[in-house]
Amino acid sequence: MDLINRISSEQSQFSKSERKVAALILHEPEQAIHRSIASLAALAGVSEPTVNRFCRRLGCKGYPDFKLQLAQSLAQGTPYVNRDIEENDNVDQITQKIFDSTLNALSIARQSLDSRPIAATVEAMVSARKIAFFGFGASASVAHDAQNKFARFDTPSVFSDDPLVQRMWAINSEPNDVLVCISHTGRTKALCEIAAIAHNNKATVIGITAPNSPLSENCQFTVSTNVPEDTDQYMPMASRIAQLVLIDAIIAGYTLQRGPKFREKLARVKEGLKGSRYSKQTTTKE
Amino acid sequence: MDLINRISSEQSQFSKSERKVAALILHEPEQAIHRSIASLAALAGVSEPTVNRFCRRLGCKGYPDFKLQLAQSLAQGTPYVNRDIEENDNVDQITQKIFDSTLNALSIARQSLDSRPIAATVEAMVSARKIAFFGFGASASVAHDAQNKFARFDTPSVFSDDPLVQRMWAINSEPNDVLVCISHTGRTKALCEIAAIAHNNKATVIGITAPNSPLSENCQFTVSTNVPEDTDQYMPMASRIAQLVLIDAIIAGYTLQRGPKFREKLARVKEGLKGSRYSKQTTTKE
DNA sequence: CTTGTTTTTGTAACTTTACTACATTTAGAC
DNA sequence: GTCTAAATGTAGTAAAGTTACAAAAACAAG
Repeated sequence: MDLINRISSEQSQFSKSERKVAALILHEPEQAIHRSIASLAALAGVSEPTVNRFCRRLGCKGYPDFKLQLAQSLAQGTPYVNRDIEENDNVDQITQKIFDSTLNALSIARQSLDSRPIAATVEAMVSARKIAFFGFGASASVAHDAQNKFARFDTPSVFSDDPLVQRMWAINSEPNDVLVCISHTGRTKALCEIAAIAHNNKATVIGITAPNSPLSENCQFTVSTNVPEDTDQYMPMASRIAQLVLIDAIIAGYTLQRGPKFREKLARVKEGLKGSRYSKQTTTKE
Repeated sequence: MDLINRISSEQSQFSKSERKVAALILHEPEQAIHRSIASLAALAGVSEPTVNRFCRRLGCKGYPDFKLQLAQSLAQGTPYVNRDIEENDNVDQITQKIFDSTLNALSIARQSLDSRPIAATVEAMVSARKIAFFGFGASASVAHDAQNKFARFDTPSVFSDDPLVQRMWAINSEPNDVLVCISHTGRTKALCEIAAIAHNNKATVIGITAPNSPLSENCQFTVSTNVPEDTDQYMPMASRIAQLVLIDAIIAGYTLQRGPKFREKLARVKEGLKGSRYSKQTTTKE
C-alpha cells in the first residue's frame, strides 16, 4: 500500500506525538516534502528525533527516505484517503475528494481481490439456464446494472428488488439456475431468506457481499471487495462502485469464455440498438 | 515536461562532466534517488559541485530538491495502463485489466471535471420541490442509484425507466422541479423528448451526458465526464462508473449545503434501517 | 497514593550531507 | 604561446539528519 494511505490507516499504532506529525503531513503533504526535519518538528510541536522515529515506524530508512517516498506517493496521483469532507469545502473540493476516495477504494479492492470465486462465477454463468440478480436499497441498482448488461446476452436474466418477485423466482429455481445476491453488509434479512430458498433448491447462489456474513452462509461462493468504508457517516459509495467494476470483470470474463461466435451476436444486438438513437452529424469517433 | 524527459532532451546544453552525470541518471534513475551527492559524483567520475551545478541547471534548488523531483517523475511514469483484454487472458488478468482501465478512466474524469455545472446542480437540488432521475439501458441503473440515494432525503424524488411514466412526470413538471437526465451518448431519442417537455414547462433540466449532444440542447446545464471509452467494442463501463461517482459528489455537496440539522435527520433514517438487518455478533467496527 | 517499571519524549553531541568560495585546470581565440 | 573565459575540482563551512542518553510521562502493582 502506498505511504499516504499507510499513514492514515496506521494512525492507531502511533504514539501521541507521532500522531501530531501524521496529522500535519496528511493535512498538507505537498508542503511537508519541502521542509527539513527541524522545521517539520517545530511546526508539529515535537522534537526532531520524534519525527525520525515516525519515519522509521513507517518502514523508511530515515527522514530523507521518507520524504522521497512521500513525494512518490503524491506524484502517483494516488488518492488521499480519509481526507474527510469538511464543513466549508466548496463544490470543487468535495468533488475532488469524492473522486479521490473512490479511486483509492478501487485500487485497494483491486489488490485484495481473490480471482477464484470470480472464475467460479464466470464458470457457473456460462452454463446457467437462467440468471437472477437480486438486491435491496443501494445494492438494487447494482443488481439492476448487472442485469442490464446481461440483457444483451442470450441467457435469460432478471433483476428484481421486490421481495415477492424474488421469492417466487427462488421457489421456482432449479439446479443450473444462478442467483446473484448483492448486499454490502450481507445482513439484509429479506435477501438472506431468498438465498436460503434458492440454495435449498440446489440452485447456484453467488454472493457479492461481505465474507462470513449471514448472507454468505447461504451462498455457494462469495465474491467480496474488501473496501474500507465508513458506512457510519455516509451511505456506501465506494464499495458499491467496486461491486460494479467487479461485475464488469465478471461480464468480460463471461463474454470471452463464450467464444468468438458469441461476440458476433453481441455486435448484432448493438447494431439493433442504433434505431433508438439520433445519428451523429459529426464524423468524430465516439 | 517531466524531469527525466528534460534531462534527456536538454543534454546538448550540458557540459562534458554534466553529461556524464546525465548519462548515469538516465541509465539507472531508481538507484540515483537513493544516493548521496558524494557517491553519485564518485560514480560518475566528477566532483560534487558539478553534480550540484547540474541540478541547478535543471531548475532545481539543489541536489535534495533534484532527488525529490526525480522521484516524483519516476512515480508518475507508470499510471494505470489501459491494456486491452486479449483472447486467452485468464480471469485474474481480465479482472486486473478491468480495474485498471476503470481507475484510469476515473482519474481522467477527475482531472477534466468542470465544477461550475456541478455547483449549479447542487444549488438547484437544494431548492427543488421534487426531483426525477430518468435514463434508459445502462443509464437506467445510474438513475436508479441516484434516486436510491435521494430516497434518504426529504425532497420527493422518483426514478423511472418507463417512457410513459417519464412523460407523465414531465408533463406535470413545474418551475422549481428538477429533472436529471442520464445518458452516455446524449442521443437517446425517447429521453430527449422527455427533456424537451420538462424544459418547456420551465422545470430545471440537468443532463449528465455528453456535451453538445441533442440531449444537452434541452438541458439548463450539462455535467459531463469526458471519459474516453471504446463503446464500439464493449458496452459503456467506465463512463457509467464516472457518472456514479459524479452523483456521489453531487449528493455530498447537497448534504453539506443543507446544513447540520439536515444531517441529524439522516442519522435517524440510518438508525431506522437497522431493523431490516441481522445484527452483528462481532464487535469489530464495520 | 506511592513506588517501581516501562514507554515515550526531548536534549545534546555527533555524523553525514550538501553547499559556497576560491583555486586550478582546460579549452578556445588571437 | 599567451590571454581570456569557461569548466571543473578542492577545501572549508553550514546545515541537516542521526545516535546515545537522560528526563519526563504513563502505567501497573502494592
